[in-house]
Amino acid sequence: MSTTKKRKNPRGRPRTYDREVVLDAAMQVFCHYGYEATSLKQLTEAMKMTPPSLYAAFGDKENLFVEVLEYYHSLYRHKLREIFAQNDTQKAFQDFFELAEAMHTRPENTGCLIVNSGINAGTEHKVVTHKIQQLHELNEKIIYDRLKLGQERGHILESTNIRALARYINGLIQGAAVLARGQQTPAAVRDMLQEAWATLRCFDVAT
Amino acid sequence: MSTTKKRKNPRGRPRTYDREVVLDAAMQVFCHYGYEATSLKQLTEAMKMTPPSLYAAFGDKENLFVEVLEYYHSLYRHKLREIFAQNDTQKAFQDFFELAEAMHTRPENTGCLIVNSGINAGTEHKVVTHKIQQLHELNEKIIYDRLKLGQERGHILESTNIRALARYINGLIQGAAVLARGQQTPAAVRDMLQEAWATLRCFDVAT
DNA sequence: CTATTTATGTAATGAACGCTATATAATCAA
DNA sequence: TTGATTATATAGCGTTCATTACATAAATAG
Repeated sequence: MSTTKKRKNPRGRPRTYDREVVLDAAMQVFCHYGYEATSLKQLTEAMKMTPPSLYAAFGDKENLFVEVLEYYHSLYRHKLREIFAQNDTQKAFQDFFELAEAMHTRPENTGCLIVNSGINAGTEHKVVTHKIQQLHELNEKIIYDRLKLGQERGHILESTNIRALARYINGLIQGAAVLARGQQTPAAVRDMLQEAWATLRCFDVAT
Repeated sequence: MSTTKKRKNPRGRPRTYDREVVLDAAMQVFCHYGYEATSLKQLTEAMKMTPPSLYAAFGDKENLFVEVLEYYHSLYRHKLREIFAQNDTQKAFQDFFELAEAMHTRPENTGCLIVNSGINAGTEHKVVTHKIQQLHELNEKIIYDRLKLGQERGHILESTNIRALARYINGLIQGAAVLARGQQTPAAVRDMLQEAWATLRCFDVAT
């Protein structure tokens, strides 16, 4: 057990930044410009750190990006956990679709980091590729687990193939992100997601 | 009318490359690495052109990418035109879904250029942003037009909101591209698209 | 206080980037 | 053959890239 304990009073000069704050700043830059197109200059300015501090804290650009991906997804999972915690399965997924809609139509939201900045970061960066693959699978799993629970509770038709359904829902959300990124109108994204929601027939169990 | 006529015997030294061949080569590189991550060195090597020839022919990297986007989408439209030409509307869309599946599961196919390489090219390149926006809208329109035709022929329920349906189908395909790019298994992509196809209820008119 | 440890700030590194100046080669018009 | 025109080839332009040496500052431990 290599428990990485945090000392209350570490030896040297204390850092002047908060790790979460600078990760958040980096996330926004990466999300806007993409992995490749984001320069260290942009990052150091947004994070208000000098290059040596950045490299001491995160290793290099690639590793920083991986940590940003993890941070982003942990924020996303936190919201999802609340939504999926409610008993009503149909309401849970309705809220989930609404979250997706909000993420990709409201101007103050920057869309999905993984789609926006990750889609091409991978090809030559194995660590990034692997992380993105992981997050996609995790996303599918979270959806699957909630569907499974709903099915066990009798909220979802027994006949439903929930594995395929989870993959479908997961893919849908990625598609909405692409449309939003491709400058499609909020109405187009809304239409797409609402149409998807309307065609979902798995909840026709007892209504 | 400035009709750009092609002279049979142009004045100067003849070019040694075929425009379509080099566009195809550039397309593959852009599709694999993305716009930002593709270097001029990679392009000149793949296209077998020296930098001055490339710049004389295409202007600059940004404009080359726009022409590659147009070339890619014209190839895609050509396949789509054949598929959508058949009378049976349901069969047309089934083939369309199968085309999408093939594009994102077969290893010899490189996926969707617009999603793969375009998603982040835009933010700082207005011309590229605009072109990608255009192609997304065109894609939606092509799907819409075929749905409209099907509805007029009585193949699709009168009650169907075909505008929303077109946006939904268009978004779906983009989502499949993201999954494929995110190293998801072909089975996951297949599941997603087949589930989407299975839940489509608009064809329940006379079967 | 001194030594040790850790973080910061300045400035610069070699490499790669997109792009082009210049010279040469190959065609047509006269 | 000469001149005009267009494409190719070499070589290198200035800039920016991610990254790091080096010196300094700020904390704790003894």
